[in-house]
Amino acid sequence: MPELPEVETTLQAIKLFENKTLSSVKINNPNLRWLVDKSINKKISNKKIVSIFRRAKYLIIDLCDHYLIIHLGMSGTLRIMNRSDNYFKKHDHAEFIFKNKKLIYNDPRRFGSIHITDSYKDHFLINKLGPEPLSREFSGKYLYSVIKSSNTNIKNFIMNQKNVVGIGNIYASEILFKASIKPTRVAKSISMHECDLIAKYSKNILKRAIKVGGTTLKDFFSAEGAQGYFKIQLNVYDRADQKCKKCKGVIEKIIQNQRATYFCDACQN
DNA sequence: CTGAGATCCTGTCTGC
DNA sequence: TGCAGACAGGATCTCA
Repeated sequence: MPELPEVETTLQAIKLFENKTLSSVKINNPNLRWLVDKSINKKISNKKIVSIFRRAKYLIIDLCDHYLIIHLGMSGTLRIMNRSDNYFKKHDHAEFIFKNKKLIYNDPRRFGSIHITDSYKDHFLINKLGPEPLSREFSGKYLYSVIKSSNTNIKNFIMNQKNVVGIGNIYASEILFKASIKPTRVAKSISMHECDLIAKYSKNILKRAIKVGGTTLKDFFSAEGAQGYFKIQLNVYDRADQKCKKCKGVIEKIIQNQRATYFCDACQN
């Protein structure tokens, strides 16, 4: 489901569990993308949460001597409930229970995962990730240095989490539209100036999306279930055959690496 | 090593 | 309305 802004929005909502003690963990269905460690409850129940943060699209919960890593996959959500609430939704696979509240992991497609580890930085999901798009490290200069040796198309390149994290299928199309770069271009043909544009608009678009509550998604809701979240204005994604907002062109939809790509053939070069 | 395609899974929407 | 088929926000894996 979520790209970086949606994960960031979820993070902000669940930060209220910082400095709280996790009473217990209940796994209703361990068959996620990876099997959930059977000893998870033993390892982290009655532990105090030191901090909660985000790396790429992963939420990381620091429990002092263990880290909980949560990925929402394509369809995962977290929601906060009162501990006494006893209604369930289909696909509520895990429950993190606190004194007064509980945090529920729901994921229909089960492409997400929950891991427990001693050292998150060494974890196989984390240790090969590229730079954060909103960090100083992610610049046109950095991009240009890694892009030169890549023969894949530029859209696939910026979605590859080894090159830069957090950019998913929606924002990849949006970023390339803003940068006026055709998504089918071979990565190594991208110029230094174009790398600057990609870096600039990645930051710009992701920041704006975070500001409005991080939702491009039809079924995305904040962990508090709060209303009033605005949809970010999409320029190309899901706008096939509609008018380009920049020029008089028409938005096209193509399939790249089995994913839908949207772009304007007239103003993206 | 790289890059392309298949794959995991359920829900929703479209067209016949 | 029923049902088959396409498609969906991710990312790993398998194979050439």
